[in-house]
Amino acid sequence: MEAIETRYRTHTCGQLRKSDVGKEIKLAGWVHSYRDHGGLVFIDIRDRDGLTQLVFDADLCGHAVHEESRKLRSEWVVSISGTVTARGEGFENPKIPTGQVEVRVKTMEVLSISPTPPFMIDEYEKVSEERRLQYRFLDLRRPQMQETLRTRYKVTKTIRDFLGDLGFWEIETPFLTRSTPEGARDFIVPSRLAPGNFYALPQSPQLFKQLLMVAGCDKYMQIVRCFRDEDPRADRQAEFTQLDVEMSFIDVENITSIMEQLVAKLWKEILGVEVKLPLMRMDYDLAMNKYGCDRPDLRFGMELCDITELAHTLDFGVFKNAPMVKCIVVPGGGKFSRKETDALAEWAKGFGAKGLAVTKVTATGVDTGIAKFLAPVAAKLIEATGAKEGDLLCFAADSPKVVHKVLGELRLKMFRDMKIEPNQKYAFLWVVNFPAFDYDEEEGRYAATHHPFTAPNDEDLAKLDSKDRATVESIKSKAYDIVCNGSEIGGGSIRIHRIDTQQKVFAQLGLSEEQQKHKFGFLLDALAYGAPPHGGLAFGIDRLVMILRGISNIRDVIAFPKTQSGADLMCGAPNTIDDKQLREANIRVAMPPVAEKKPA
RNA sequence: GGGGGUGUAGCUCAAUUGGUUAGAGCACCGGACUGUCGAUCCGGAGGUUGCGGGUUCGAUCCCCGUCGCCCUCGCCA
Repeated sequence: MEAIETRYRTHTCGQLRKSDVGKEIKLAGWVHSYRDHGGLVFIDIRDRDGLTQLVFDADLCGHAVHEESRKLRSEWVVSISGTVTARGEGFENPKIPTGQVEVRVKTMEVLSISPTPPFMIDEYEKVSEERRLQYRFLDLRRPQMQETLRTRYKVTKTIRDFLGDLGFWEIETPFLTRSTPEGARDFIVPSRLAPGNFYALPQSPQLFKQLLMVAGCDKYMQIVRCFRDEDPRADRQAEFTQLDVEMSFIDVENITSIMEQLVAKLWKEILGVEVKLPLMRMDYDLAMNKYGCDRPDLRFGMELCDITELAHTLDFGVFKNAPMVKCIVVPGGGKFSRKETDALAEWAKGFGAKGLAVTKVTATGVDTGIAKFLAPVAAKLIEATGAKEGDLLCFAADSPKVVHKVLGELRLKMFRDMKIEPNQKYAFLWVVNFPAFDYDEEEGRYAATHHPFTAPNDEDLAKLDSKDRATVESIKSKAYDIVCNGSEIGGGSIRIHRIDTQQKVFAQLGLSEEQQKHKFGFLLDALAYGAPPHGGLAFGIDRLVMILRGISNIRDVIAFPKTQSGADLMCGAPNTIDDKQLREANIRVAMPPVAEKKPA
């Protein structure tokens, strides 16, 4: 970073090199550390660019400044003037880029003082996250956090440059918008001017970007905050940032091609890594069958093996009565103790399984666990799965949904627990041809797999009128997700641009004409007035930055994140508001009833 | 809403089966020191063991409740 010259500084604290020796300069920054040798005082001064060692010697700066330098403490803010000097031989510090020089101070101005900080701004010090979040303004001074903020800016800058060059316009869409009860829970905002009415914060600008296509904007992008009132997770936050993109007159291959070029550019610019294009396209059905998951991690094998037919030949109730039986081979899993495999079964129950059947592969067949039931097909089983001596076979027998969930999760757990060596650092792919509809057993109706505006595949359009469950569930859609290392980093679809198709999809979702008009009337109006074929996608910027920085916690890539209970520990949000504000918003608070205490 | 983990000095952690005055490193305060750079040396101060209750002669430790934080299931078109 080049400093912009001001009354406080001519250079930054990471800038000076041997070529600057002899210059009279000014630096400003925070006192990072001090080493007081009595007659000679060393101060490391820090700004976001780096560290520079200052030397206070009474012979050069006079007694007053020398005495003042001995009073400096951590995180005070100072501006100094002095001379850049080469460090003597053996006194260089190879750990920092400015380590070949130091600044012999002549004058100093203390700009701010600080109490002893609750933790040191130091890469060595481990601090609890609670404390970091409480003092986020100090935490963000730490080099790792500054590096993440810098990466995050580089990501958005690269995106804007890339898409801008291709003719995309960045267009803002409203935050105060209409609640659409589909999907996640909305954050709501009371309307003062319309008592009893509410805005909702957008879960994404989905409908607005489609309207922009109808409006003839052709190519739209926006880096935009989205809001979903659901429980946070390690990779989920109530407010998060998306790159939102939409284009007119395109089909699936056009948008995925442009977007994977963008991804390759990001990896090149930020990591210097070449991503080989085009990325693999994998059908949703294949992903589910082989990996039990619609965002497979392709950095390792351990694929799911379908043994339903083989299993049904056995006289083993658990297998015989299950609609689907699959297994995975855990390499080297034969060393697991009974206790460990029992623990795995217990863990599997957390995903809806009744348990987890296992057996160990030996030189002659299978042993332990459910080996005695498998005996008649042991040879065929080992051949089908490719298992070797010393491996562990894990079986799930249940509905396809449960089988895939359990084995998909088990696959990931074994990758982590067994520390399996990944076959590549970044495994990208597109997952395509998602089913259009998902039957919700509880609600007794279909839900859109992606969202209700996703275009069905051309060859499936005729099936939209069907009432036959198998037919409807066989409809595939022009939706696509981009996945990296098992994390969904983006997703989108070609949208429906014909009003008749949109109405048919709404009808399959169980929306009456009246409900359609009430909830999405403005979209149907827009589609009636000449909508171009269009489609787009959204990237999760937070998750992108997580992968690019190798960070596993979303809070570490957000400047001011919230805790798992939705609190901002620094500013104290959310908080109560006073009666006047409530009255103006026409809100009366009704606290939830207190749960009855259990008798002691 | 459910399951699991966790909370002790400013920070990170320890404390035997429930038993003396709850310790250590770093940070902090005072002093010494002209080549340190995670400085060193000498000395010092620092505790509502998250909070409330219970059992006990005695609780950081056991029990009940409660709060914060983390992971997770549900949820996240």
